[in-house]
Amino acid sequence: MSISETRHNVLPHPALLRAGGVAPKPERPVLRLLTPGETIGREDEPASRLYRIREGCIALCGLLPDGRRQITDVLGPDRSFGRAQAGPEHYIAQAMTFTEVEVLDTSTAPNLAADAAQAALARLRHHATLLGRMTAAEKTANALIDLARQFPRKGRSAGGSQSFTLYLTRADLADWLGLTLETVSRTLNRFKRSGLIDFTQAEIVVLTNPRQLKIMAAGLSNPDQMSIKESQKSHA
Amino acid sequence: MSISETRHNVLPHPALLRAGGVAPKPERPVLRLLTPGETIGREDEPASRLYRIREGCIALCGLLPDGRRQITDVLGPDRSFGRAQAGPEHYIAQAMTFTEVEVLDTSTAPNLAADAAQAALARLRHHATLLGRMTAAEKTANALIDLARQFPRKGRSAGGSQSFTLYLTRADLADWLGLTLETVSRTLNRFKRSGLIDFTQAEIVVLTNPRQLKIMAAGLSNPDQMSIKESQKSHA
DNA sequence: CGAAGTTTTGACATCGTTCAAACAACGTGG
DNA sequence: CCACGTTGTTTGAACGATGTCAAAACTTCG
Repeated sequence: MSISETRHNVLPHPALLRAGGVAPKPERPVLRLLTPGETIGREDEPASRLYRIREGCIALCGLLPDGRRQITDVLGPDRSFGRAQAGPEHYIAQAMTFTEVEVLDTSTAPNLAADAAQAALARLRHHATLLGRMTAAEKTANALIDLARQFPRKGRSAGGSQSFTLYLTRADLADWLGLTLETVSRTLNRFKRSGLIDFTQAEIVVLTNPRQLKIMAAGLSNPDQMSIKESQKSHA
Repeated sequence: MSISETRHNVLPHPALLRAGGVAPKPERPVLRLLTPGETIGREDEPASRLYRIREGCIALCGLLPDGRRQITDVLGPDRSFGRAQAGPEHYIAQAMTFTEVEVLDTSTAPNLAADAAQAALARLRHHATLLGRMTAAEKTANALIDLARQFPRKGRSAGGSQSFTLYLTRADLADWLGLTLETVSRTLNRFKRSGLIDFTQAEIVVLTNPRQLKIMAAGLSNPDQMSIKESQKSHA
């Protein structure tokens, strides 16, 4: 439940892999490179500021005074976010891997700001429904589908299966889904045993049965096959 | 968990209490009167539409295909909301009592729309943290404080106590807080026994100790005094 | 009074948490 | 190359906060 550090066995920063370690500037957008765990968009920055992710992964976190953390959204490439106006909690945006963001301003991109706000609202509403009314399995299925769409790996979608890069640790997933990291681990392995997903390395997950996963994510699955308890078969 | 009807022992519509049952039109805003349970802002309305509550109470609800309901926000007078852009769920705005809303348009009130979106985002982020990371007691304390601020009753704030009109049923509160109606009832009565709140009629609640309630809402209380289990005193 | 809706309360079940330990992957320094 | 520390993951056992089921007590209204 407490603040977890980001994965340490990190990948090299993609931007550094480019020519000479210098990021290219196509037009002349203001860019900013974040290392895993680094935060951005704090209260001391201008309220009109807006960020767009070019590469990497950002989590928006709410922090309770006693250390409990709630990740309210996970953003991948092309998603935008603004400076959070403070509520009761402390809010931060944290990089989950080496991340490159474009720094914009509401005044220079008014439409983008409005669209970003609308999109954020729609996602947040869905996430609230997930947090308040879904089981661990349903939550996990939703997370997998969302992440697969945001962080797809090319060339790996044969036979209806998709694969994606998982930048989040089990603890991060737990803080996103309102679960504990143990429950996330158990649910994920349960899915694996059921043939819904597959993973060997920590960073790469394959959705082997996205169809069933989507049914589960929508809350349409048989509750029996979803509980955490290992199915101690009741022999009919 | 399923869709509940709104309270039936309803109050007379405030607007109808005014001269001759005709609502006055100070400037000439477009008004709309809603009866309890009535919905507004569905997908068939223009996306640019915006509503502002003048009197009453509106709940924004997300519905899962199997009937599970998540109320994502509860709005009182002066709060605004727009048409929800559809996500995976079905979204509706539902009146919790006789409610009067002002019908606006994004184009005629651009600032209001942006402000409403920002406010909605901030509240929703906080609510996500509540749903994902708070106990039943913490959730309930937050709800009471929020409702007391939005639906205050005049003349009743002696000795640091406030009172408010509760338009929501236990089932509504449960769907807002991600709990069951039984848990809400137990928690509320526990607060009552602890001297934190008081209520006799269903519609009127008094915060007799808002200070302690706020501490609890922030998650700073001793977990011991918060569990649902009736405190079967461990005699020191 | 009877009907309908709502709230309260009790007994019990269970999903998810908590606590604990082992395992795995990776980087570092000797 | 290997022991070791660190971080993350998996798994088991037991517990407990909350859910589920059921019934009684209220409240309001016709």
